[in-house]
Formats: sequence, structure tokens, C-alpha cells
Amino acid sequence: MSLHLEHLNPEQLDAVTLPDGHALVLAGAGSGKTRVLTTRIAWLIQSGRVTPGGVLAVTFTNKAAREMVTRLTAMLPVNPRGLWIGTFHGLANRLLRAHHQEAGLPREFQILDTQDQLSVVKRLSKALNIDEDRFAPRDLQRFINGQKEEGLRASDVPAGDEVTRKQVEFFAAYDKQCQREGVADFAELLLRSFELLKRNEILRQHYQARFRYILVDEFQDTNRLQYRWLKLFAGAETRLFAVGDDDQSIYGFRGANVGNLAEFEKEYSKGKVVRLEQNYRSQGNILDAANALISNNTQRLGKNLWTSAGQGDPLRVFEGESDADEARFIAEEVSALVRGEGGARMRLSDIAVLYRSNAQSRVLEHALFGAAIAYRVYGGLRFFERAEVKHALAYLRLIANPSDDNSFLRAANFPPRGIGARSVEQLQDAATRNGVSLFNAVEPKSKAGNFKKLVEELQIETKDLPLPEMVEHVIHRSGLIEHYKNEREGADRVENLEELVNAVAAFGQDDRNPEPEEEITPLVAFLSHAALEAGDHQAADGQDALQMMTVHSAKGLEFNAVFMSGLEEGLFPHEQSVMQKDGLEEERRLAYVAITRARQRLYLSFAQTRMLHGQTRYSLASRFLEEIPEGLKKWLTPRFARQQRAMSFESAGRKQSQADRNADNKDTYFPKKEAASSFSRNRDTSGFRIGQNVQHAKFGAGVIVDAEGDAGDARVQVNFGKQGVKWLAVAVAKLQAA
DNA sequence: CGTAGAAACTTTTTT
DNA sequence: AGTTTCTACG
Repeated sequence: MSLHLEHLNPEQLDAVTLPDGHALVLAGAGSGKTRVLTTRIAWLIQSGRVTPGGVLAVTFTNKAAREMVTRLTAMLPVNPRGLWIGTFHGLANRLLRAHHQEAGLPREFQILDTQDQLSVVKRLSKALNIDEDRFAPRDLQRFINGQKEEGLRASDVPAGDEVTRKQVEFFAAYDKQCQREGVADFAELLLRSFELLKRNEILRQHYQARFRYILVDEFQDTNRLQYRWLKLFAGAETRLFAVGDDDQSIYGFRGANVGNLAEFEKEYSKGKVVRLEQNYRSQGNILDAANALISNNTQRLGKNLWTSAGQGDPLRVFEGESDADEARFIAEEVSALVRGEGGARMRLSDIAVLYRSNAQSRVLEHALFGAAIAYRVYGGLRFFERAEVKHALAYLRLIANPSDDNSFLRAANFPPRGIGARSVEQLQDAATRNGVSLFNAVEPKSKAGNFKKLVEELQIETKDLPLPEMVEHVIHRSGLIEHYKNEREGADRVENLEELVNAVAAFGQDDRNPEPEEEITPLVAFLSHAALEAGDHQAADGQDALQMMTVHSAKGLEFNAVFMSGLEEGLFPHEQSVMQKDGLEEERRLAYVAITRARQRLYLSFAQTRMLHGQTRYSLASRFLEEIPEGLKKWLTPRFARQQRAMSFESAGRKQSQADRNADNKDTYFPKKEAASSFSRNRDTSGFRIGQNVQHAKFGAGVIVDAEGDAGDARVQVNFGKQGVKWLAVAVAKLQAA
């Protein structure tokens, strides 16, 4: 048979062929997790336990979902369109499309991505005269998403204080607005489909009876709502199979709850846990480094990866004078690897450069470009997020759903048609007054009226066109192409618009996309796709290229050689994260993910100075670097270089102008650890320092994020996570080190 | 209303 | 540094 069960190790085989019952699989990095998951689905189908239609498989990224479908269809002759394999959001969308009426949504409802959602929040906040200094749109957005991810509607949120009351009020207004426009944000997709099934017993029974096996990948990244969502799909006969790795939980910032793993074990698998601890990916030194690093975390379920591969090379460590220096090193080393120096030749696509934040890619790109190395950047500004593409999509969305106010505002005066801020304001007033969409509030004999007419004409003209021709027509008829052609630097944008036509054509031909639900037009299907999958479409050109991405987007991938760059305090771990409860542990897990991407070679690099937001930051090496035992590392730069270089910096500073020298201290960057030092001198009396974990009788566990005052009346600011951030007087609050 | 240039803001990770 | 938003003027 084509399942190749004989190639599995005993634990893997155990997981794949688990008899009836729920199960939790704790799968370490590189332990063959995806393989187990897909082989189990194939095994379930082949052994006649279930038909393809009875399987629900949930992954976290679109990439992972596609990978699973590809592998599965290679093992078994199944029609991929009949499979319910996808991301939580993708599947939720599929469900809502199929039952839009029961869910209270228009058939052509549109999906708001993060940007779109923020626009709605901003617009509404203006309309409601919200004081943006007290309630920043971003914070309101985060509040709404946070509540939805906990499964709460505005009416479910207890509003203890005035601030919360205001937020809840806004939350309610926001949902009402979205409903009026016929749009749904990411969290709404989940919550709405959850409520649908919860409320509608017939539907629930239908799906519970249908899905006999539910399999979930990356379970550690699920939030509370997603867990409840899964439980709702599981009927009495349904068997749940969850695969996860608590050490790779890196989405806490978006509401992921690692606790779901333990919860699942208690509720479902009842102690039945399969551990996959043999790593087939990395050589010994790399794995040892990962294990050593992660052992610094306290909140772990416990697991140690091992490999039967040899130790391999040591980890190569490079210290650069500057970010540009670091980038140059990476470019040179990549060239050397490709030439085959120091071992087997590598292809560019076997090599990855990873970084903590997207902003870091720029310097790297510059160096790679200079060295004529082909590269591909994943993430960052995605294709469907580019302004010109968003504009084109706005026209398409209006054709599908004219009530979409976001799209109306984006398209109405772009290209400019004399509909200025004034007219828009009047329109919005009229719309609010009559409780209708902007589109419906338009006066026929105005400039906006002409725009409305344009949209209506487009609706008619494109009605019977195939999707690619429709898009082609729209980008011309809207005037977008014309507009960008006349713009000085518009050539790229014209190209992207033409690329959009290709993307549409490719979408229609990709049979891994789920079967369109009845009555859903190809246009609506494509628009959902564009919102849910910001477009890693660039993979189309098969050119061999260096892979560049954030550590987050590298999860689940592996490479022969990995460059982990920017290992600096304040960057990795990120300074923002140190402020968050359990933030440092999450950063460490992120570093763990990065390390375990590498098969043979791992480079760790950092820079003494880095340009960030127009300022030079002076940084120290990341603590994570120190947490990796010296015996595993090989320094490519002398370890005492830092002091020497620091001295030469000082002498360089002498050449600065008088004014610069006076301002010198202003742009000197101190990592949090250092900034806390003046405070930590008071340790004897206060006993605490920034970044420290503490325990409070009432608020529970927290982390100190700021401090002020000295010995006698020292006060500390503590982030208690969900309990909020509080200033506490050290003398009064009985804080305990935790 | 539209534009150019100035000022202000950003400042993590993503479905 | 790069991007978005504001302001002044044609």
C-alpha cells in the first residue's frame, strides 16, 4: 500500500493507527508531525473507518493546509474538493457561505482583514465622536478582537468601570455597523459560525453526525473560542485527534491559549498522550542548543528531543558592528554555501534567513541585492495588501456587495473624481441619518451619483464575464490603470494590477481550493480567498531563491541552513514582549522554533548598532545567545571584539559636532535590562527589578514593566495579564518574587 | 477639490 | 527611515 506505514517509528505508528478514542499527540519539532497527521487521515479512509467527507482537518496556516492536501492526494486517490481541510478561518467562512441565511449574513458578505477592520473602527470612532486620545482606534480594535476570541459579544462583557463601559458600547456599535454593511472581520467568522451551530440544533446535529474524525494541527496555537468551536463540531461518535507542541506556542499575542493542550488531555484524551520525541531533522549540536535554550522556560509540559544523527557542525556565531555589517556577512556566507564551501553545495532555496520583525528584511535585501543573490521575502506587505490591489479589490467588492462602506470610501474618489472630504462627510451624515449604506445614501445628481452609476454599470457589464476578464474590465473601466500609467512611479502598480488578473486566473484553476458552495459566485469565492490568504502567490516563478521570512512564518518549515539574525536584546527578545505577561517565555519559544528549523547549519548573528526608525540603537547580544552552551558554538568574530569596537566608537564620536555631542545621550539605546539598573541598585530595599515575575495576593501572577521612586516609596508597574496593568507601592503591595 | 510639502507617527509576530 | 496624515495654497 502507498501509506508506507513501515517507514514510521513505533510512536508514529501508534499515533497513526490509534484505535477509536480521542488522542493527544505531543509532537516535538521535526518529529514528523505533518506526516503523522496526513498518514492518519489516509489510514482512516483506507481502512474504511470513514469516508473523505467525514473528516474535518484544521490547520493554522493556508500553507500547512495545502501541504496536507498535496500529501494526502499523493497517498490516496481522493477528490481534494470534497475534503474539509483548511484553516479555522477558511472553514468558518465555508460554513457561513453555505448557511449565510441562518447565520444572518448576506450571501455576498465580505471579509475584513486587519487593515479594513481598523478603517471601520476609525470611521465609526469619528462618527461617534470618540475621544481618540483616550480610546485609540488600535486599542478598540484589540479590545473587540480580544473579546470575540473569548467568545463574547458586547452584551456578554461585564462593564465594571467607566472605561470598559465605553469600550463595550463601542463594541456593540461596531458590530451593528458591520452587520449593516454586510462585512465580517476575522474573529467574527469564527464567532458567527460558532453561534450558528450552537443555536441551530438541526445544523449542529448534521455536522456532528457527518464529521466522524476531527484532526487539529498546531493545537497549542488555538484560542478559547477555537477550542469551543471544535467541541461544538464533535458529536457523540466523533473522535478528536489533536497534535501540538507546547514549546512551539508563539501566538499568545493573538489569544492563543497553550492551556488548551492540558485541557484537552483532561477533557478528551484522558491521559492518552503519544509523545513524538525523535527528531529527524536537525543534527545533534542544533538540537542540543534548542533543548538547552528551551529548558530555561518554566511553563512546560516537558519533553526532550533526541536524534540519532551525528553532532554535525557547531553553531556559527557572528557579531557585526552594524546591521549592514551583519547583512554583508550573511550575503557572503550564503554565496559560500551555494558554491559548496565547507561541505555539500546547497541550493538557495535550501537556505533561509530568519528575523524577528519584518522591518529587518530591508537591510538584508539591500546586501543580497548588492551581492546579486536571488531572494524571496515572505510575509511583510503581501500582494493583496498593496494599495493598488486593494483599490481594485474595492471595486470588485462593491460589485458583489454595494453596502460595503469601506470599499465605497476607498473606490469612490480613487482615481480622483471630485468627490472630496466634504462630500464624503455629507454622504456619511445622510447614511447615518437614514440608517443605510453610503451607496444607498448617494444623491443621483451629484458627482457621487456618477460613481454610483459607474458601479451599477460595472455590475451589468461584468455579469456574464469569466472572472479574469471581469477583473481585466474593472481595472480599466475604473480608471485605475489609466491613473497609474500617468503617475511617475506607477509602472510597478500597473504591473501589480495586471498580476491580479493572473492571480484570479490561477485561483480558478487551483483544484485544491474547496468546492465553491452553491450559489456562490466565482467573484465572491475569490474575494474571500483574497481576504483570507493575503497572497503568498509569488511562489509561482520557479526560480531558485534564498528564503527570507519572520520566525513566525517559518514555523512548520525546514532548511539545510538557517541564519537567525538580529539576536539582540530589545529585538529578540523584543522589548515590547518583555512587557507582556509570559512574554519572555514566548520569545524563547520563538527562538526555539527558529533554531529547530535548521537541518545541518545554523548561524546566529547580531549587530552592535542597528538603524531603527531613523535612529541608531546600540544593542547587546541577546540573552538567548548566552543560554546556548559555549561548547555548541563557534565564534566567527572574537568574543572580546565588543569592548574594542565600543572604544573605537567613542573615538569616532569625538569627531561629531558640538550639537551632536550634546544630544549624544538622547539616541543611545539601552535595553530594558540596562535601563532598569538604576532601579535595581535599590534592590536591597525594593527587592525587585524590571522584567521580573512576581506574585500578588489578589491579582495573581504578573511581570514588572516599570518602576519609579526610590528606597522609601518605590512603586512598580506590574502587568498582570488579563487583570490589567497596575502601579503598586512596593511597601504596601505584598509582592512576592515568582 | 486637489496637490505638494511639512509634520507626525510608527516601533512585533498573523489568520 | 519610511509611511501616513495634516496644512497651506492654487
